[in-house]
Parts: sequence; structure tokens; C-alpha cells
Amino acid sequence: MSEQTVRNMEEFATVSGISRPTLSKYFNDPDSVRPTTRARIEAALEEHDYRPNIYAINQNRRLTKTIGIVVPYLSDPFFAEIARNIENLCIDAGFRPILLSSHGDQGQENDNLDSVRGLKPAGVLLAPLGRGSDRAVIERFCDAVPTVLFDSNIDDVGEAFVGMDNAQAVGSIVQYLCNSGEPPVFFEMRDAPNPNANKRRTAYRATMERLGLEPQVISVDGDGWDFEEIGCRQGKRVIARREMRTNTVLCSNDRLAIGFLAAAYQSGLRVGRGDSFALRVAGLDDHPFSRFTCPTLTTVSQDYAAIAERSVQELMSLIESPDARDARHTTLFDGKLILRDSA
Amino acid sequence: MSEQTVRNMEEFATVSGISRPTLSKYFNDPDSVRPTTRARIEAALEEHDYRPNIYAINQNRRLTKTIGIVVPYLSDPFFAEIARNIENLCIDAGFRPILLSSHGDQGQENDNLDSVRGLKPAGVLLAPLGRGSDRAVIERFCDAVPTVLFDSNIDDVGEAFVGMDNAQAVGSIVQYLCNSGEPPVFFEMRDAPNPNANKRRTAYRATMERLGLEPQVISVDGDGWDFEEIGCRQGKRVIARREMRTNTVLCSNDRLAIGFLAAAYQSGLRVGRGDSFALRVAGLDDHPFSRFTCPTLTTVSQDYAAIAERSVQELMSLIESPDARDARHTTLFDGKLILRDSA
DNA sequence: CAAGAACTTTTACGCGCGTAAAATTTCAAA
DNA sequence: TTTGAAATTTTACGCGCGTAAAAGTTCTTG
Repeated sequence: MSEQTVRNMEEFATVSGISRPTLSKYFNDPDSVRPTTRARIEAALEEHDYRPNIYAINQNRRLTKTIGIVVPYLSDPFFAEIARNIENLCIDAGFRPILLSSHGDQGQENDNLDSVRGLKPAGVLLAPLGRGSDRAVIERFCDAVPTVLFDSNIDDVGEAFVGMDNAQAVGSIVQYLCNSGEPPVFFEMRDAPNPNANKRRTAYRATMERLGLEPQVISVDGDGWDFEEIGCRQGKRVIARREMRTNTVLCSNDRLAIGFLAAAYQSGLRVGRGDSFALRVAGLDDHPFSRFTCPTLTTVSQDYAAIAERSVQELMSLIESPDARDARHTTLFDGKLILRDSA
Repeated sequence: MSEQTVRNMEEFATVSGISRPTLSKYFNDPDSVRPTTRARIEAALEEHDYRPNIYAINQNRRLTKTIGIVVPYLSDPFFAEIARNIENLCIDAGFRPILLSSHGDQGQENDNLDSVRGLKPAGVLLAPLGRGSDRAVIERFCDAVPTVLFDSNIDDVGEAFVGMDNAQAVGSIVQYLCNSGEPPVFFEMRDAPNPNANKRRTAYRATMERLGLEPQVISVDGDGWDFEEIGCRQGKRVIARREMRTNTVLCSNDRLAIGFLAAAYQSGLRVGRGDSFALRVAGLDDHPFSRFTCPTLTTVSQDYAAIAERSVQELMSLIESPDARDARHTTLFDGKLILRDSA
């Protein structure tokens, strides 16, 4: 490699013997040039390992090949996993994903959207904070940028939403719990940040009533995204005060359930199904760690891969034909009951 | 706001009555203009919410205000947490952090470094894959970009390394375990991706020998970054075959330990300290989930905040005076013994 | 082999901003 | 008020690439 000489496309044109406009075409789409030309370019590329300046490229594009991915809380492996899936799909589609986490904070979410807008992205995949989001800010953002919401819905905002069918998921696990033992109590945070929580509580109530059973919702205090901590601390309180009318608890999500399992353990209650166990605990989401709790957690799985794939598909169709959208698309994937040992 | 008119700095100069070069100065450092001027600019900014085009800015800077953060595996909450800390510190320092995960894959790590280089970052904070890294690629990268390594060291690569003192950490927990019961067996992956694993094994051996005890290292098969899964599957095997010479096991990291706890639970062994327990399990790292295992996990904490802070400090001093470096800096933070219920 | 299609080259301009130099204005201290 | 330092304005150029238009070349098809 005889390098150190090629500092821009002009120079690369000289050393490769290809004109700059053709090179420009090539870098925007290698298939848009004749195969022989492409081969010559790529041979020269091997020699000089030149790469176009990404800033200069994007300055002259109204829209870039960047895709923003904004998640509410990346330290939650659920979002990390989904982001990983999405990233890979974006790369496969020829885009550059940029991952931003709002760390559970509204100011950060607003900053992230601002910062993403500055990137002039082709599109954005956004899992909003939910209750903690500044709706006006998000609406304005979605008006300016093709945006697909996932995980957490905000009515009428964004061009599409992809998430879980909470009604179906809650329905199926409540039904299972009722069939296999005592009906579940619903354990949740009073002011859950995520709007799924409300849908889940509602679905729980509806399912219980449909089954002719009296629902019991235990809403506990606790702010922020430290769900395990809240589940554990408040779980111990609930257990100590014997607030549950039955021996079965359905937690609003797996992270709360993981905390609740810890609470049960620390309270000396054995969790599992069968006569020798004092408590049954179930969750929702199939969190990556749910396979390794003690006991392993019965839950309803979200299909991470499917959600990621559909979200990206929606965004791609949005990018390809921005005006061809008649109405907002909503996709809800069914959850799958995952029977493990905790319930 | 009378908007829709200001499309570049020129226009903003017109509407604000400030010359473009002064505006340029302001956006590069608001303190570099006279306070009255600054006030006028900021007043105009309220009116027109103009933002400089980031691509045009960076095209003319040899170095940008971007800082790359590359971690090996973001779905591991350990890295997510440390990245969160680092991100915030970078923002406070006036930089734009860009977070990239290699998802445990060498090709992805190489791509990430390539992609970061294209961003012309002021500096990079890199936690390499370790054993899975392509040393030559990383060396070349570090030659071109001011880089601070963290978590996982690669000898003589990068301008600085910030991590945990494995010898101290392992020493302290081995000592504790020996003092409080039977000496620990060391449980690890045979081909751990992270170089800390080797240091930990070595430290374990050294400490045991110093104490006049015979070390026992159990190295299990398992590829990839799915540590809990490996810890659980292989843990069950180890337990079933009674491979451990004592009732105490020190796992090479918390994620393995979390898996091992699951294995013990599923094997019917009660974990904890005291006569009524069959097994003691300890880990290393103080993983975010270690407070919620059953039982809670005794471990040695890494000071996430300190590691993040020092890493960023090192990088900042590197950015400010790139040549003032005589030798590679290495910072090792002591781990703190965290006594919980598992050992 | 001819004709037209498809591609490449040449030429030229523009994007939005950094930045240098010289002229002018503002400010603070004497 | 004067004076010099500091800040601002004016003017002008350059960064690396996208892209348009016209002219030239190569390929395909019959």
C-alpha cells in the first residue's frame, strides 16, 4: 500500500484513473457503475484504502444514511437486546445506526431527539420513555422525521407502532395461572414509567372479570427505572403484611418479578408450583435474565427478533415511500407463554 | 417564533444582526464572545431556534468534538452501566459521545473502530473484546486516535488503561472465603473472552499458595458471551459430578456466578453461609443484578463511577496535550468486598 | 457492423461552515 | 477625554463531496 497520499476523492480519482463523479456514484451505490469500473475502483481501494469523508458526504445530502435508535434505558438488558437486533438489521439494510439511551430521563430524551435531528437521519426508531416523555417534543420530532415507535406506544404519534399485545399476553398468563392454581394478584408500580403497565393492569382486570374472579391490584410506590429494587423492597413489605389474597402473584414485568423473587427468598417463602411451595410468581416480557432466576421465572415472552424486524421493515417502507402512508400502522405481536418453575 | 426562514448561519447572521464569524466563534465557545454579544445571540436563538449544521462544522475541523465509546457487549448491564457513566461525563465535558457495541464479535469490533475513525473523534474510550480482539487492528487504531482502554487491558496498546486490580480483588475475596469457611474452588470458562479471567485465575492460584492451600481450578467449556447460560449448564454438571473439593466456589465473574447460583438451586443445594447451607458461591464485579439473586451474591465491587471518571479524565488530558505523554498510564482501582448472603 | 442505449468524463457550481487578515468598533483603564 | 487592548465586522478563500449538463466513450442488440 502506497498510502499517505490520498486525502480526498479528487486524489483518489487521480491515482485510480477514474473520474470523481463516477467515484461518487460508486460510493453511493457500488452497483450503479459498470462491473469493470467497479472492479477497477475496488482494486485501487485495496491499494490506497481511501474512505470518503462522511461529513462532506452528509453535508450535501438532505437526508443521510443514518438511522437513529433511541431507547429509554439501555442498562435494561431488554432494551439492549432489542437495540442489538435493530442495529444489525439497519446495517444489513445499508444504513448506519446510531444508538442513544435516555437513561430514564426526560431531559435526556429531549436532548437525544434534538441531537438525532441534527444528524438528518433517514429515519428513527424510538422507544419513548412513556409517561416520562414530553409529548409535545416527541410530536414535533415525529412531524419532522420519519419515526417508528416501538415497545411503548404514544397514541397517534409517529408513523407506526410495533409492540406486544398486552391484552393477549396478560390474558394468556392470567388464564394459565387460574387454571393451574389460585388466581393471581397483580403487582405493579403505582406510577410506572411505561404505558404498557396501564394496559397490563387493565387487561388483568378484564381477564379476571371475564373469568368471574375478583381482581386484586397491588400498586406500590417507587420512582425511576430501578425496578428490581422496587420489586424487592416493596415485595418484602407486601409479603410481611400479608396483603395478597392468594398465593399467586403476577408482576407487571419481569424486572419487578425478579425483585419479587428476591423478596420471597429473603422472606423465607419458597416459590414454585406444587404443594410444597408457598408462593407462585409470574412476570411479563421474558427478560434475558428470567431463565436464571431462582426459581426460573414463568413469564410471557416478547419476541425481540420479531419486534426488531417489523420495526425496521416499517421504517424502511417509510423511507422508501414517505407519502404512501394512508394511516398509522400498528403491529402487536402475541406473547408466548413461557412455563418455567416459578408458577 | 418566526421560523422557517433561517437555514444557515449566514441567514442567522442577518436576522440576529451579528456577523457570521462572530457567530461561528460563539458556537465553538460561547464564552469567547463579549457577554453582551452572547446575550444578543442567545436572544435571537430563542426567536429562531437555529442550529449549526453538524456536518458542515466537522468537515472543516481536523478533529471533532466527538468521543467514541466502544464496548464489547452492551447487553451486559455491566457495560451498559459504565457506558452510561462515561456518556454523561463526556457530555459534561462538552463532547458528543457515540456509543458502539461490538456484540461480542471481532468483525463488529473492527467495523466499529473503522466507523469511529471516520468520525474523526477527538478521542476514544475502548473496552476491547479481549481475546477476541484483532490486536493488529486495535494497535493501528490507537496509533491514529487518542485512545484510553478500560476494563480489559491489552499490553502496550493505547495511551492509558483504567480497570480493576484483579490481584487485589481476588486476593481479598479468597482471603475472606478462607477465613470464613472452606477455601474456594475457582470456577471459570476455559476460553474466557476477557483477559481479566486469566489475571483472576493467576491471582487465585497465588493467593491460595500464599495461604498454604492447594488451589483447584475448574475450567469449563463454553463459547461466547452468554455467561449465565454457561455458568448454569456447566455448574449443574460440576455439581452432579461432585468435582469441587470444597463447599465453596469463587466464580471468575458475577455473571458466571449468577448462572452457578441457578445451577445450585436447580440441583437442590442451598447456597449461603452457615451450617444449614450446602454451598457457598461468590463472584467478582458486583454486577447490577447481584443484589437480586437468591441468595444475594457476595462479590467484589468494581467502582463503575470511578473507572468511568478516571477513563474520561485520562482521555481529556490526552486530548488537551496530545504529546505531553511520557509513558502509558495504568490505573487499577481496588475492588471492595461486598458481603451478601451467598458466601 | 451500425445504431442506440448505457455508462463515463469533463466542466462547473454549490453546500454550510471554519478561519485568516485587515479594517472598524467597543470597551476599560489611565 | 484619551489611548490602547479586545472584540467585532468585512472580505475572502477553502474544505470534500453531491450533482447537473454536455460531450465523449463503451457496450449491447439485431
